[in-house]
Amino acid sequence: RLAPMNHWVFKTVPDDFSIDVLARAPGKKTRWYGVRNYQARNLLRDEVHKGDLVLLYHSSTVPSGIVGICEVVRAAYADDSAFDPASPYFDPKATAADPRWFMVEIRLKERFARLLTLEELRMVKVLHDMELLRRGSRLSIQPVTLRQFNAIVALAKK
DNA sequence: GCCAACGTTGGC
DNA sequence: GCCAACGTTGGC
Repeated sequence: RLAPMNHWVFKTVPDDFSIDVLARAPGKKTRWYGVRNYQARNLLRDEVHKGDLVLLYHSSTVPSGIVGICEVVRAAYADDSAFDPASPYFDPKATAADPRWFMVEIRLKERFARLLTLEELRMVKVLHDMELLRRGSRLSIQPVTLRQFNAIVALAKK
């Protein structure tokens, strides 16, 4: 692929899915499914490419923060949890012909030695306009610039 | 548990 | 297509 690599934040509530689950998975690889917001869906389906790098964020924890880096190993394909009536992500309007929701596969690349809290991220000037730090930010798939990504990786090493 | 900020739903 | 009501998210 000739297009430059994209960078992302993926948010997850660790009670539902956490970096620990990813770390224990075969090949440290899992499907990233259950996105049920159209804006996030569109990013996942159209903009998240194989080879992109992802900052994994744990939300609804005290404190919340970024816990590591993943790599996208498979681009978007039908999220079949939408077809399963027993799944909390079931959507009766999703069909094989028109899946409506999509998932990708990610692999854990690096688990940070420590969690980077929102408070700490807010103190970094380069990160001031990050979507994650915006008041009322809820989008579960967020684009990140290379500058922001690099600043966060550098912060994790400190 | 509170509550602000969203997103979605559905009557009209 | 408007918009009020409702449901969900998520930091605190």
